[in-house]
Amino acid sequence: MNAIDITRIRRFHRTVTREAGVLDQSFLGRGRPLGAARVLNAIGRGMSDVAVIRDYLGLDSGLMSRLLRGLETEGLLATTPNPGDARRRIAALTPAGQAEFEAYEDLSNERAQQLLDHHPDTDALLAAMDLIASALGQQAIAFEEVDPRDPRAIWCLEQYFGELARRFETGFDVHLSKDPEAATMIAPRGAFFIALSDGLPVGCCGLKGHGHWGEVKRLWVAPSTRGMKLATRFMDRIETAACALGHDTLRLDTNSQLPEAVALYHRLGWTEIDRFNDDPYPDVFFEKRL
Amino acid sequence: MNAIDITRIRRFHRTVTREAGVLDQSFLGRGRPLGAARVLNAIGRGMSDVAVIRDYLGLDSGLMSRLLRGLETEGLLATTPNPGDARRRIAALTPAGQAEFEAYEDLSNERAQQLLDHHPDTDALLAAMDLIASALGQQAIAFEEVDPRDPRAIWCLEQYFGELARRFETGFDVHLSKDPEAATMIAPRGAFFIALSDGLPVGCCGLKGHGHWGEVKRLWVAPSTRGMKLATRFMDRIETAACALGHDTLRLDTNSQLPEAVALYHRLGWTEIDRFNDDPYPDVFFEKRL
DNA sequence: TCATTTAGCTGACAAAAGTCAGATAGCACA
DNA sequence: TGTGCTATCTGACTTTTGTCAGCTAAATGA
Repeated sequence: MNAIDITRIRRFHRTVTREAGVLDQSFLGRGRPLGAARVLNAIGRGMSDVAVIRDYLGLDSGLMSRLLRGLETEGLLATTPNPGDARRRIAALTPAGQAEFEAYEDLSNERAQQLLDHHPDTDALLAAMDLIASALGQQAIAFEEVDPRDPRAIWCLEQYFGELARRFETGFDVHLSKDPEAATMIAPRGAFFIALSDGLPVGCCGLKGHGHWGEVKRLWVAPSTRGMKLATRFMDRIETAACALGHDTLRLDTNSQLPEAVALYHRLGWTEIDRFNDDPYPDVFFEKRL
Repeated sequence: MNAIDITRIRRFHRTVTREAGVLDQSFLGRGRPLGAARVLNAIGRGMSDVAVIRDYLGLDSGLMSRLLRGLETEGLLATTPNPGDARRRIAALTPAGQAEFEAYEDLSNERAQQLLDHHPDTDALLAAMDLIASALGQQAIAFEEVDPRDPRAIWCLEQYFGELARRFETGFDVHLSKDPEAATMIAPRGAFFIALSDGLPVGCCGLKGHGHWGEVKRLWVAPSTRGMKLATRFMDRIETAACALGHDTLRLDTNSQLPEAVALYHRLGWTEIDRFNDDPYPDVFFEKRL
């Protein structure tokens, strides 16, 4: 046990706890106790089942009930029985509740923006936050099939291209590469997946159709989530999607300057094949029969 | 305002808030309300003036008084009037209080250790935490003159040598460099300073005496605190210390592979001079008359 | 069908946290 | 020396949070 490392974590913990306290204080400014504000926020963030909210916030069922009743008489939410199980209730925000929720959101966002504004190197700060949130949060990573023109998909692709530019000795220019039209990575010809950790995109992968075979494109995993076998899970998804689209073979190209990618494909049972396109960047080519 | 960057900060904030809540829960396990535990911890961590603690924890004076009284009847602390101003009181832990404080410390340390144990890349995690704590915490950085054999000084030096090894194309071996004996950086011949941010060492700088001139050695600033003019403040300290030791000139050596260091010395009014030692690593030499 | 379990609600408390108006004693400065 | 200010303490609150037993209505399963 390294004493200074423990000091470092403890210092981090203290500053961050203080920061959380400041935000709580600002929440209090809206004239509602913190408990009620938290329930409102949980619902606003998409939780609707009362039991789920209660569990998430760690509240006693009696207390929860009273908080809900309070917000209800404020006109901020309405509860209805769950159609599948009438003992359970689902809570939904009224328009007034939605407005109030957004006011809380604005407070949080403002605070976040302040942090960004006051830091000289926001990229490093954000990367550090991602790393810590991934390390601390044991939350499951969810996959979602999206249109590659979805803003979250575009953000992933920007990160991906930025990383290629940094890692390739010769740099990387998207336009010189055979940039697949976004449309080729949409059903029924292809597919595009992103991975979300608590709402934040942390990876992407595309599948482009070429008749009976499919091509894997744009596999990227955020630095903060590497080592969590996300790439493997993406490849599983892609194989499943390719089968569903009727492909019998998958191909992909990559570069020997990305040794972890090359190692991954070998590990997952891909075989190296000859060059199958004239894209200037790749120098290693793989194939896998499904 | 970048929506995804805000998402990243908010996600970080949520996970970290949950983490803080977990620790609070474990504090509750010692059968004392959180408020009292916080007061005990503040005193244990070195705060003694009641007003200072109250201000730090943001407590009402009445509430603070009652919490102190509670801990006093538990036999954990004793308060005495401040000798300089008898209206103020200072609180100090009794042996029982110290033991109880340490029990809380153990809980925190255990939690920190768990985090370290469960992460594949602890260096990156800790660096990220330092960065965030420095960005968030506006706390003043305190300087302390210490013996260079103090464990905190040694830790700084390890970081410093590690960084040189990474940055010098040829690597860096302390033993090949003219390693000043620690004893030459202690009064009355020299001095050694460290900078502390909330207890964590974030920089160091040494002064070695050579008769009428002094030599600046081992200036290092933690990556997490760069851009905060810490190096400039170190050099101020060193100049003051050198004057006090009766030196009329300061010299130092550095390397052109550390351009930010070279730029710093130019900016602070140093002049480049000829080589004044036969250390294999430096290739740039500076002098400043006091 | 009927006992059992489950989700949520209610009433009755209790503990914790926060607020506020004096009271007291010491300090500071004219 | 007196007046005003300060730090702390005390008593008398309120609000917020947490707990618990008992209730109802719905689901579950023999």
